[in-house]
Amino acid sequence: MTPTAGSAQASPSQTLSRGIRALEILADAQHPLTIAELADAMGVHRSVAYRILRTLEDHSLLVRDDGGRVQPGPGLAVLARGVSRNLQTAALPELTQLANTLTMSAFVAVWDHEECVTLVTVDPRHTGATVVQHPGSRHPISAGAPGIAIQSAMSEQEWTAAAPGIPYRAEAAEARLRGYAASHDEVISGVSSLAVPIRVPGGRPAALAVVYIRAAQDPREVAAALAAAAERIESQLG
Amino acid sequence: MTPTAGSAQASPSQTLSRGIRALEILADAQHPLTIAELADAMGVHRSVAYRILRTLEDHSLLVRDDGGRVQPGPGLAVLARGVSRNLQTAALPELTQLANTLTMSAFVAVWDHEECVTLVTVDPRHTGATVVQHPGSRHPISAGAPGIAIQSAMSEQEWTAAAPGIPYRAEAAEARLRGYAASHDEVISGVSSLAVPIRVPGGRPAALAVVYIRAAQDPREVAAALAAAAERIESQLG
DNA sequence: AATCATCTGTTCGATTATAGAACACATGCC
DNA sequence: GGCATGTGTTCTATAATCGAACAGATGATT
Repeated sequence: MTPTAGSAQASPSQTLSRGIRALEILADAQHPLTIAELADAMGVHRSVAYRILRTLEDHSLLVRDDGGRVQPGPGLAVLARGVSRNLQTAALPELTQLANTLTMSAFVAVWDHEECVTLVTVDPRHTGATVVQHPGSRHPISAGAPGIAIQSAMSEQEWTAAAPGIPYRAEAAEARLRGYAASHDEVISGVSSLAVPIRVPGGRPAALAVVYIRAAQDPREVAAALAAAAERIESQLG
Repeated sequence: MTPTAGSAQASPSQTLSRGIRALEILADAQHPLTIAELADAMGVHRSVAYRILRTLEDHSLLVRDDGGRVQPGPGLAVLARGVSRNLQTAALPELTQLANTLTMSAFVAVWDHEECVTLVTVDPRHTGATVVQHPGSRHPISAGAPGIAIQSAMSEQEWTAAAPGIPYRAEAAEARLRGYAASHDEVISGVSSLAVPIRVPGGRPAALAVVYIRAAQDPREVAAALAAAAERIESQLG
């Protein structure tokens, strides 16, 4: 019997892994699920899902609506607050400064397996129809300027050693020489992005980036502002 | 401390409960922890903590820095994104409107056991020294206008039935008649708050609130704006 | 109105995942 | 060199977990 179908990684702790999968399924679901639906999505017996569910409910990681359906709970917000709390305090002022002076949405995203996870975001003040990138949103590491910037912090050898199976983008070498990465229409159609690598607590490669519809400034100037902000954030993080 | 100490609720699933406790400890810790420290805080053997830790690491719920120390990971941000994603889209515009017209920080907080958990926040545009209330932050349900507003949505009987052991504040009855709750210096010294009850997805009682240092407007006008915004948010949520 | 269908919640014995000790290895300090 | 600290691995008895079977609740169907 295969504990986890699909990816062949056997987690050391089965029960815990199942509980986390339940949370992942709930987070991906756009609407509350019945216990039976959740159990089916997890591929386990209903009673197993039920016991796991109760435990998660005890910790407020999920809540149940009137119909008994299940959805993510406020405890997750509490746990997520611990993610780079230092980063928030250090990066928020700089992100606000960037967003307002450039009139672009600014954010920090970190590398996570095959994806890029946004952690902190700031939208510009005069928010007409600006691009919003909420914390917790993801996109493939292979797409977009942040991913290229993260790759550009390593050589091709380091990358293939750290991320076997994920191809090293040619733009990364270019970005390394130039100092910043750029992308157009990669993650969201019609949206462009500029990014520079940044080191954040935890040691995971990350990127500081802005997104925009139409560029009003010279990309080199924008990149210079990004690089300066990244340096200030890093120095404040120690 | 043993899991059964303090609150006498034995979680149905031990391993999962321990894993969550590990995350809670990490979220509360202000700095990365060694595995030994984490095991000590959890009250379990190091090898147990190690196995749990590895599983959490597989799901990116925690990451380890160069020294092997442990801290919350980006996966938590991904999971937390699922918490009231609908609420975000419905409430953010209204919160922004409130924050900018009133020049106060606006937020939505939900009732969770003995606490009030902030989920969505918006700071006013002209952010001089405004009060920031980040998502995921908590305060006791017994303190502050949001807690009073949540209590004011129920009668005293309903409250004592739903929250045995937590006293029903006299201000709640008053707030119920008046339509809004107010507090001064309760959660943060020097900070006042106004709040109205609001119903959010998941069925948990919640509050829509603003915080401020000095009031420039009549509290009744502010409360009216809050009530109108709450109604619009609720109607958009369906 | 009665029946059926669907889902939640509980109980219990067999099984198996887990607990925790003991050990091997790496690193920094005296 | 030796000691201290901490990480990572292996192994077996134990106890937590699995999953079936059952009971109760709720709502749809004929």
